[in-house]
Amino acid sequence: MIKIKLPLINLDDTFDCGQCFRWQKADGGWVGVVGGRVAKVTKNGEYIQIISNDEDTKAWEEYFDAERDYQEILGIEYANEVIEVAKEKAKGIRILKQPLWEVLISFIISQNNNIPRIKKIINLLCENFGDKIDFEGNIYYSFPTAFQLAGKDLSIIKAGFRDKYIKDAIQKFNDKISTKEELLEIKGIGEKVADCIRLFAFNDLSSFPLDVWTKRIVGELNLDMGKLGLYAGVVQQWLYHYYRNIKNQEAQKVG
DNA sequence: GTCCAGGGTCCCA
DNA sequence: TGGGACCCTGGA
Repeated sequence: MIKIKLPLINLDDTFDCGQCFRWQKADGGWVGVVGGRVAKVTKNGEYIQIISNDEDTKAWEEYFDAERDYQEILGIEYANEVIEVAKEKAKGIRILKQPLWEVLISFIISQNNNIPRIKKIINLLCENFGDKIDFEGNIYYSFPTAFQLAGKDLSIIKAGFRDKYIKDAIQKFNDKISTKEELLEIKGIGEKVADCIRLFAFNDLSSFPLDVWTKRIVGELNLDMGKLGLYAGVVQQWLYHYYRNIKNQEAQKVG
């Protein structure tokens, strides 16, 4: 078992804030697959505990961006009080550093789509083309590599018009892609998806993806995105989480 | 059953 | 620079 000291993390908020699609709540913790690594994660005091088929501590520390000082990020005060409220509600979120290929395909699939179906399509992708992994008596599937997907009939995953974008990504992908310009050369990757990839794979926390929700929020709050600074992407996650989960629930109670 | 919208992007005028 | 089309499905 691996232990990583992350006192401030909230696993529910981190895995369920829309940055990743392959984690599920199970027996008091979360189970998920990252690339080809399955893990069960629980929080115990100041530490998270990880049981995995790949007990490579460094790899998991990197995934959770363990070196990053969230105390410092949370200590920054923003002029806008709604940001401060959202921060208070969502302060347990950490931005994960996920495998590039996985984020790239997942967010191509996310376009003009809703989260339950995004998860369904990604599951079909993994079950049909990934490797079978037996972990603690259950079967999981790795996220298929570009090589595994090459030449395959993707209609089975029911991604609709996104098939052709995935195919273009399979052709153009290489591990060295590291800039937004390179990302934008792949069909199906526009501004928003590229910014998601910067935030969730390149770990560039200043990247501020503008999706439908965030556009609404930015408009409603009259936010100047340019002034959000080095951690604009974290602010974006707080706002997204706050509006989707908390404000929505409040609205439903009232209605 | 029907209808709208979904963590957008492409394409064309 | 703006608007329609796009696969499919969850939710009302």
